[in-house]
Amino acid sequence: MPKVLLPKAYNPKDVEAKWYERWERAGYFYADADDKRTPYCITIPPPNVTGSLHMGHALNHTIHDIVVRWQRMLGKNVLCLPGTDHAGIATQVVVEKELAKEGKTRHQLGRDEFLKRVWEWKEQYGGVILSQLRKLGCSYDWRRERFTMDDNYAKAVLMTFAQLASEGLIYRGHRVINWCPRCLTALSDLEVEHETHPSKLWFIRYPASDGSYGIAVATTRPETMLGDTAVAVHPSDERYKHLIGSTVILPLMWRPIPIIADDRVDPSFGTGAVKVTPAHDATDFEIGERHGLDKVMVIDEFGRMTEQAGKFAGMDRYECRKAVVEELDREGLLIRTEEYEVPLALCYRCGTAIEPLLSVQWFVHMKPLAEPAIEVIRSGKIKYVPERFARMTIEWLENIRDWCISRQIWWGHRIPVWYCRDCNGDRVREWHLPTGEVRIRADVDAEWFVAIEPPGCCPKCGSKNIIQDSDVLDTWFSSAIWPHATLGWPDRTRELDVFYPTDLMITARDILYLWVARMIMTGLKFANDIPFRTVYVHPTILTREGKRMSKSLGTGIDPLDLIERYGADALRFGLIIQCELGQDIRFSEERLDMARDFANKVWNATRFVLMNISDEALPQLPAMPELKRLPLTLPDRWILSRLQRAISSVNRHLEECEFDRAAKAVYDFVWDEFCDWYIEISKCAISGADSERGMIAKAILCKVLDCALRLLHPFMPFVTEELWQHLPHEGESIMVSPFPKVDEGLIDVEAEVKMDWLTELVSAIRNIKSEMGFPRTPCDALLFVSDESAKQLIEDNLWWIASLAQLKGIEFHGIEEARPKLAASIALRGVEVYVPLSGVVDVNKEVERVSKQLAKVMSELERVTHRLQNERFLQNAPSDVIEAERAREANLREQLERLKSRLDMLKELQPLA
RNA sequence: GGGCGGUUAGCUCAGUGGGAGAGCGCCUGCCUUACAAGCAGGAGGACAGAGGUUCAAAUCCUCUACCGCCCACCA
Repeated sequence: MPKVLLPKAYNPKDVEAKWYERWERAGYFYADADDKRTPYCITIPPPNVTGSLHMGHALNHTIHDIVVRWQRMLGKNVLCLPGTDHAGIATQVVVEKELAKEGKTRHQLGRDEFLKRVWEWKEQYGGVILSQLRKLGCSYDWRRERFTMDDNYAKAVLMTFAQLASEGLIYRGHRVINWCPRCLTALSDLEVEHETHPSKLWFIRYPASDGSYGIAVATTRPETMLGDTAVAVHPSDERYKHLIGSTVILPLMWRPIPIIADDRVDPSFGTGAVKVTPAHDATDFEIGERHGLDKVMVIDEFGRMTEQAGKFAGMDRYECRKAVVEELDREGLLIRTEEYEVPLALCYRCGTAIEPLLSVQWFVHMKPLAEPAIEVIRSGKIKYVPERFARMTIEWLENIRDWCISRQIWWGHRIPVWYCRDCNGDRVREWHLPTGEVRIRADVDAEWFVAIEPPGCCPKCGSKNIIQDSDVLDTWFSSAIWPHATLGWPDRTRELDVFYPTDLMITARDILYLWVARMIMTGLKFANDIPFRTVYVHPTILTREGKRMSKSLGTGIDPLDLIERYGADALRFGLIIQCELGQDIRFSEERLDMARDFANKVWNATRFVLMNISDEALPQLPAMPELKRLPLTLPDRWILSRLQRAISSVNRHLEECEFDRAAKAVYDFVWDEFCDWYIEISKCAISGADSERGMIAKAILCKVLDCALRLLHPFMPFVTEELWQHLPHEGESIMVSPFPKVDEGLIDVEAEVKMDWLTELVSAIRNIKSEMGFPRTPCDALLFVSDESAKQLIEDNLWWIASLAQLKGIEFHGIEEARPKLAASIALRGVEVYVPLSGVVDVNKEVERVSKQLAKVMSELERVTHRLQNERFLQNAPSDVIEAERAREANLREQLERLKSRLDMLKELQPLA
């Protein structure tokens, strides 16, 4: 092998782009539906086409790629299918802003022209995030990239709508929905965010029609009173019972409205009487339905007061609020105001206050879809990790409400519904907005028909005078079919046969209902099976202060910046090591330092190995299972055994989605065991006289490192590939090499126990030397051993112990022999070490050190003794625990005796010092 | 209002019935030919508070406080 000199420090920039390109070119990311190996499939949560990578994505896709690389190395036929979401409102807003720079509005362009612009924008700028995922190292099948507006996908969306409609699961409803006055569209309940906002509670008197006091109501939205059509009280409220059925006069509008009784009213809130505005409040709407009340719209789609608002017509809703309150005050009908925190509903896209508005919208009847979904979650057919999210989802599904799926925007899947104008007369009208936009307004009882391709005429009367609904579908309606639609549904494809149901859904918590639950419902309905077997809900990344990361608040961190500074491997590893099950992450950049240091550690461990094997012909390396037939030393047996433990631990944790633990297991093995001990010991073997021992050490260094790199590869793909390529290896890339499997035959408990004892011995000697201020040079030591086997073990391993503990000239003595006086000492189970003090070192210091140990041992002994004197402990504790306590007591007692006599001895010397 | 998390070393977090741990930071000594992004050694914690269960509690139960999240039609 040619001598290869790696640079002293790892530089991610030298390798990341290079390897990513080679992997992709080699086709390692691609899955083949005809591949006969066990399939493994994940469809990624499609990011918004307008999106760019944030920390949440970085974590989400680090997890994706770890799982995918791991599964691929396990020998499965792995498909990870990427793509983007057309993100209706978000994308439309982005393109409108672009237009605004040219001084244009989308209305000036018109619908078709605008949509052309959106597509142009998408082709040019969309999906930046996918290239950012490549920088992270994501090994996805880019040939299969999908977009929720692709032709095939769009067809699947419309088919879904058509089928639901044909089964009567889609209907048009006239009810109060969430309306965003800025986006000018309806929103579903899940697209609304709730906040509280300091405001007031206004108490208003509605005088009785007979001139008496009437009734007082409390409201947070006085402007809506203009549309009141009743006042409601609780039927059993004694205060108001006599008023039920009477009439009050609605102030400012001066029209009579009834006082009605309804259970919905909470007698303890405000005055116990509530004004009812059926057109502008969902609860009031229901009350109105029950009591046959008129629904008076006083606020329009723009948030302005309508003609129905009388003299307030044309005012903005907030302006009107002020005016109404002033007027009430002048009329003497404003009783008082209280400071009050009002719950506020906001548009999740633009933050504008939602206006509950009465309108005709499209809804999906959810109950029939939810029931099978509840069943598969409850039965465990779909598993949630952590499990508590299953309970939460079931609860949400059990209380599910119908889904408003129509949106009054342009960018999206246009609802495949047509109206015949001849059949409908003026039940179908054009609504001309001041912007110039024309929308179709069809009454709730208008006749409609579904047509996926533009129909030539009305199927009923044959008229060509037909018109398509102007609304588009909720973006989440199209993403709800993502797993099966991306695999080819509604066509019966090979992909669907092989890869559906998919294996894992890796997602953030905030789209559990918005997206995940809906995929389960549509998957069961249309693909006849669950969409995925397991839902893994990963943590949310918070700032160090525990606040949400947000671009607008300036608390976000750019993952690309972190890749630039630390490298992709370090970002991945630093994130994953913080990724505990069910526990949010307060992001700490120190973990990236840790990860970067680790990458460098692995780099240098490999440099060490390469330096030692490059200048000579290493004999043919035996395969891992054959290694144990060689004359192995104790450290050889130990590191092979510890490697098996690490392999087992990594695999087990990955299976359980305990990614942090899996990463930690590799980290600890590589750093604490392989580097800190085995490499150091191997130096002794290599430079020693025994050439066979050195040769075996080199072989083991190679084998163990190779395994460690493969174990680490899913976490740190780039650096492991680069290093693996420099080592002797089989195959063309580490990413298609087999993931390490445990070889039970290499687990060696005896070697582990012995090495534990010896490393403890070495550490104890180092402690003495460091604490006592010995020079770093090797010194003499006297070892008093309790038995022959202990002595033998130390002697057999002296070849490395001496070096690691910096000792020369070791004398063995029996445990009964006299100890030297002027020496520093330490006692372990079965051995006492004495390091003679030269004149330079301070005896007082040793007294101090021994006293400290003594104190520690004494307090511990006290606890143990106390426990062993406790009758009830002896009666109730399991015997192995008692046994262990007894052994511990004996050990501590022995140590105590030695430390005491040691201290006495030193104190005699003290005057000399 | 309902539900779910969390509170352990200066910081970020492991540890879920029997001897308090990691990384970073801090202190001491080392440029030991893999690595100063390193090596060796060390200091540092009444495990949020109160009660209970148990021979034994950071760990199980109850309550309280504080922080965070989700759901909900108290105007």
